[in-house]
Amino acid sequence: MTELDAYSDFIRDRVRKDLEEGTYSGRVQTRFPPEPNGYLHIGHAKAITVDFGTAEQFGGICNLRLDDTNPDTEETEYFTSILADIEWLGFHPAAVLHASDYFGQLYEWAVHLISQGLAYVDDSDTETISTQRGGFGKPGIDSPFRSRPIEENLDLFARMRAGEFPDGAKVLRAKIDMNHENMALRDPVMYRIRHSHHFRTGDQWCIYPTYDWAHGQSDAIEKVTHSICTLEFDTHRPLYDWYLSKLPLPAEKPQQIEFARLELTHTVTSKRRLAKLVAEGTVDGWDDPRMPTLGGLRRRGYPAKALRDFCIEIGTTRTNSRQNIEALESYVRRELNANAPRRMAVLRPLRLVIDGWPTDADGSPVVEYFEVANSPDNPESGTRQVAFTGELFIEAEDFAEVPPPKFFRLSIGREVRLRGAYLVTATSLETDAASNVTVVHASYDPESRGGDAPDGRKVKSTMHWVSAPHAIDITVALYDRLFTTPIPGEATGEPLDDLNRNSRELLAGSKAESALAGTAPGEVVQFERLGYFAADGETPALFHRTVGLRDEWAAIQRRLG
RNA sequence: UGGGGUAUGGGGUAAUUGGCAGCCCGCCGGAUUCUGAUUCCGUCAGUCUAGGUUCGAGUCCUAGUACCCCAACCA
Repeated sequence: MTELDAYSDFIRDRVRKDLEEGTYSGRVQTRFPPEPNGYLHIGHAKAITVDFGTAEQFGGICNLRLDDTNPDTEETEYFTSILADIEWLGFHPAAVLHASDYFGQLYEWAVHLISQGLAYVDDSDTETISTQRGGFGKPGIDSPFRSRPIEENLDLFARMRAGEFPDGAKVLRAKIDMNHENMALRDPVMYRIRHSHHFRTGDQWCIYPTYDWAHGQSDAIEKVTHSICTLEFDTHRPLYDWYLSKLPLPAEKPQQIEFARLELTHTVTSKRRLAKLVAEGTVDGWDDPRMPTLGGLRRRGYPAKALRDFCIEIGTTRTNSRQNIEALESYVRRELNANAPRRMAVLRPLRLVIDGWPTDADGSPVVEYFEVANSPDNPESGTRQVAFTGELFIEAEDFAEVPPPKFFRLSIGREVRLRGAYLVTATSLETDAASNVTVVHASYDPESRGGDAPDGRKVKSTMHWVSAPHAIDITVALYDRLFTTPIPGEATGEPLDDLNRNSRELLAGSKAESALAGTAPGEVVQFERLGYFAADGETPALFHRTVGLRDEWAAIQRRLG
């Protein structure tokens, strides 16, 4: 069990140090700052756990801040799902804030920088600016507009805001150093003109701040102490600090800390690729159980706690790495094993007839009811009644006409236990024209009622089963891993075609014990010997495989070759 | 090409700051088991390379090597 309180890493060490030195008067405040332009995925779960978890550990607060500085890509729909996903994960923002709420303050600060001679309006187009910026090891050159007088910059910037210029005609740039070895400091753009409708501010603005100009300032406005982000912003930190140092701000300034993002094997988190899967109809939507989105994982049956524990266990470092999906799955199994009730279901039914099964006075087969534990390891989970008769379904792969070595389950002449019911021995079989086994006949030991023989003899296998007359029909969606593809090298550059290859196998005609009819949508159950399955939100008759039992995955891997 | 960052078993991640290289996942073996699961026990296996300082180096010094990030009016 992972304990957040005891957990330590370089970020928490930093916070502890600040606390000891009184850097922020004992305050700890973080923020989770997604751009509302897509759905949250497994990678965000780590960022959320780090941001919220760090604040939580030190008694601080963490806000959700929507980084909505680009009106062209952002929508309300995304905002709603982001908040829902965070809360599902088990974290609760102290406040829900928006960078767009600070557009006014940001504008004033931009005017401040201009008046200090630290920012200027540039009429160059994107391409020119890019060219003039130079390259790695090659110095940039000053824009001809760099030396524009302060008064003119002030006037031009006001007119930019007033909407006098078309998109792209002008930008506001910070005046730093066109020869700086760090490209981020070669006069970065602060504002661009976009006559676009913003989902929150509407048409109030036609100039929008860039990430660099908005982020640190938003942190300062909110009094964030530790602004935790991913490694690719590392080279932006000097710029983050530069802006803060030039503004009239209190001494306690936020600090940016970077860590490595989460990468998983067998998993694609590229927004572009996931969007393509949705657009092409390869998956049913963003919350398709095959998707690595938080919505998809939730529907797939991944418990939020498993995700949290996993994110804590893998730690936060500055080392780029890729986690094995098995590690995540182990947390999912651990959580589900403790909480998911067990039921019997047969994925690929094979008829098992018990010869000599007694009949009632009216000639109909006797029906017996067995009391079966909902979760054998947890007595508090209670029991249920399961019907048993002489006509049953067993798993087709639990019978072998010619048992291979180490096959412990049913074959002719071998005795096995039907879980919770009787010991049975296969006696003969029926086949169709193609020699496929259609029915297995068996005898049973009436003395073994409940599953144990009075003489104490042991059987090597216990099998799950379903009473044929009592069975309910279910449809089961089997998945290989999130995206199981034997991806060569598992580089992030695997072709999209590989993702389309397998993913899901829909099994109609599966049979389940009647208790399964009461499974609530979203609930996860453990099918004996098969794995964990989540009832679908729309139809309780459909179950998605969450993860298989260990050996089941081995079988899948074998099947895939 | 310049700058920044990172290297610890098969995959991750710790190491009181110079003092027995620990933990998780996985693999393999064994015990228990009315799930070939779970649980329990055990095994295998590591400090990027080459030098140096030191009684002692994952940690300090020198020189290399590999990988990641940066030249959007994206974030």
